[in-house]
Amino acid sequence: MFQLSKKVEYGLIALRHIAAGSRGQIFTAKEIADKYQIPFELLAKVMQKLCKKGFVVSYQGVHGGYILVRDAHEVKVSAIINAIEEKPSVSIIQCESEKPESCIIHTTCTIKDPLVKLQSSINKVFEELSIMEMV
Amino acid sequence: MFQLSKKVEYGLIALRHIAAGSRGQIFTAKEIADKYQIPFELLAKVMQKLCKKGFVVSYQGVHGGYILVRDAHEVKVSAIINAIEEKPSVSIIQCESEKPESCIIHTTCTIKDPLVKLQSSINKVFEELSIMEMV
DNA sequence: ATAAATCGGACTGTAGCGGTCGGGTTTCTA
DNA sequence: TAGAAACCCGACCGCTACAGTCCGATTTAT
Ligand code: SF4
Ligand code: SF4
Repeated sequence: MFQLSKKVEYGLIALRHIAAGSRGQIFTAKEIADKYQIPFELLAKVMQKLCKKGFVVSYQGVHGGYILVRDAHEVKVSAIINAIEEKPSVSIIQCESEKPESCIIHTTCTIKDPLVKLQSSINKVFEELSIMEMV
Repeated sequence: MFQLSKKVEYGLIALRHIAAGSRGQIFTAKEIADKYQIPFELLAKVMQKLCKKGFVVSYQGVHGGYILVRDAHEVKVSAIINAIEEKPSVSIIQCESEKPESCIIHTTCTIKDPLVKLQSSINKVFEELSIMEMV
């Protein structure tokens, strides 16, 4: 529990790699997968999602690949996580990430309030780290 | 991902409940389970673990139950989590919570160092909240 | 025409988690 | 002394989420 999913880690690695290149440089999923020994198919999926969420732009065809869209300084880890996992996944408690009623004891729960505060502290941590600070 | 396990939540609720009572007061797993609509069997397991880890003392027999051992101010959420989940589970990355080799790409990983720093920030958050602050 | 790349859905195997069950031990009390 | 009430402990089960794979389609440079 509490571990980043592999998808997220692969996404971070890939974005960091792209951010480390020269501005506007294009990278293919294959070369990144090879370099870091990441399963190619899986990384491809992640890149597609990052593309749909607007972190990278994709080019199809022979010399296709991905380039970074935004300034790497502005790309925060929290945004990447939430892009790859669909639900607001940096959430410590399910009554926040899903509907409150999803937890059978949400009416009698006494720990929700303190945990929500704790949550916001954690959010800050993830929002402070940008992809650029990882190169 | 990132969600506290139910066991941990139930443990927190139970400890908070005990801490809210008068000093040295004894509580049974059953009454706590009833009060918060927690599955009894599961809570029992959690309490047993908290007992073995020295957070509470158990008394068997008809009027048995659990009482708090330490001063509630000193019982931190991080300690509770690590007691209930055996592995150091407040860990964002598996190469820290388990052996480094457990991650197939640990030799080529470029995000480990920044994530470790992020990790220590998160640890602080969990170490700052004590059970007493939740009553 | 071919090859190299993205796209996208379907599929699978596994491990972890939430929850349950059954049987045991201890201790109070009627 | 019997029974009830509590803790103790291991085994078990069903489900879901996750990691990873596969296949086929589309785009585009050469
Ligand atoms: S137990 Fe409390 S905090 Fe956890 S999900 Fe349910 S309501 Fe939210
Ligand atoms: S990907 Fe990197 S950070 Fe994540 S577990 Fe493997 S080595 Fe650690």
